[in-house]
Amino acid sequence: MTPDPGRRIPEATVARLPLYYRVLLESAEARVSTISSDRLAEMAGVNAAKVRKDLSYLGSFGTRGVGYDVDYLLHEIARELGLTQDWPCVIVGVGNLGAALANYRGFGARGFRVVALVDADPAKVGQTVADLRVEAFAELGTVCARERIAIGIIATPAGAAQDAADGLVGAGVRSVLNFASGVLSVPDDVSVRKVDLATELQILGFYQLRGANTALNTSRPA
Amino acid sequence: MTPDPGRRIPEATVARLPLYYRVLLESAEARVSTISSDRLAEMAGVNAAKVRKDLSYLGSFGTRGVGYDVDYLLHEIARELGLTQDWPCVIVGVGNLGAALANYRGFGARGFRVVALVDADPAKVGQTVADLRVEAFAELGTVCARERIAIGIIATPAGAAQDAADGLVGAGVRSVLNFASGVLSVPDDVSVRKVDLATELQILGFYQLRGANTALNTSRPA
DNA sequence: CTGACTTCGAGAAAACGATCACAAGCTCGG
DNA sequence: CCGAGCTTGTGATCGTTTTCTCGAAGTCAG
Repeated sequence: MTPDPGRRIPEATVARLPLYYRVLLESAEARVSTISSDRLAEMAGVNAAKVRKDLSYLGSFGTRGVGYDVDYLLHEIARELGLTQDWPCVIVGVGNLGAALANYRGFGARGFRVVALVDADPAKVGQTVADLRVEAFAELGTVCARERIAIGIIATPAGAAQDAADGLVGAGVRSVLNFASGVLSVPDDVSVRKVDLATELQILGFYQLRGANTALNTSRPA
Repeated sequence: MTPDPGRRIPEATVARLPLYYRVLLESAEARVSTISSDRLAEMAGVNAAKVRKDLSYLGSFGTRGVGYDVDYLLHEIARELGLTQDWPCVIVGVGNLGAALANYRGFGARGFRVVALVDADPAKVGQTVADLRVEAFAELGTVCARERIAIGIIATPAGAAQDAADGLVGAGVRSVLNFASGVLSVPDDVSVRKVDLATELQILGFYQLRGANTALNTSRPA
């Protein structure tokens, strides 16, 4: 047992931390200073025991008989998720989706800022989208180094996604968010998360055929 | 319609079916007529035992010593996911994201067609986006009935998401794909899947802080 | 037809995650 | 200071998912 230093947090818990964070933000804005696991669970749409178990992986932040201090908990979760830091992002592929992502407000909400755009289409290079100049895909390495890119966002057509991923990995990027369909192959030390519209719709299709219901959560581990 | 008698398919498996479907489509296009669980697993980025277990929930479609017939398997998965049917979708909220989704090709890939757009902003109503006329949010009920909407896609700001959901549910829609952040509350018989950029980035942030890696899959049950 | 080889299907075990249940620890009124 | 009333933190339990393993069932060369 490694109680403190090697504190391993289960994937399922990590996937829920952003949810708790959002709920706590709402509470903080409503001038709530203390919140119970019960209330937090209700607002997050999960079960209270799960909330307590999840938070206990971060440490013992609650006060028995009282609940959790909202501000303190916010701070702790933010620290755990790295929201206290700045993560410069690059979007690869400035089509419909890429442009929409670049313009998306509340995106850079906490620490995540889109600082560069890259596209393989020479016609797009030089254009300005969301106050950023689109640069050539060939410059990806240079751009990543210059901007100290931490996260690459792939918004290319499916066919170009692997090239995009290879470029990012080659440029030293170790976290990738992939909006293109299809599977990316990357080295073991690179994290990839996939967001796929078609997949989600197909899952809905399955449950629509049956009578059942799905959970409210899409933040699944893998 | 009776989906099938006792066969219950685990959520985790359902979430992977779209992945297998895509991989099989690629194989079919490459004129591959038969595929082993090993090869399929490699292409999908999962483990072979998992592939076999998953497919076994659908039935015994493989041939020992040979593998699976690509076309047959495609057909069976398509049937299970309801891809053989037509699912008319409405997008609620035609901002940056909503418009990008409406224009997204390969979206309506198999059976999922965006047939209506709705927005609460009077200035947007009447505009044409992706060959569709934007209609008033107040007309949502009428629109859903007229177009026999099966799936509602919420692309509104966070503050309007619950209203959008209520409107959809009130109009009889039982499957919702939510791009807005925050938790939706809906009746038990309604399926909701959430796609949240901020959540995904925050999860990447967590693993970036540590040295670890995440799985390639984002299609998590709940 | 036979034997070597391949691959599926499924039972069993292991890992993981969700939930239960309750002792421990806190606050507050009197 | 004490006892009643909350709420956390966590060991125990249960269900789900993943992985392991191997017999069964097929192909194919000769």
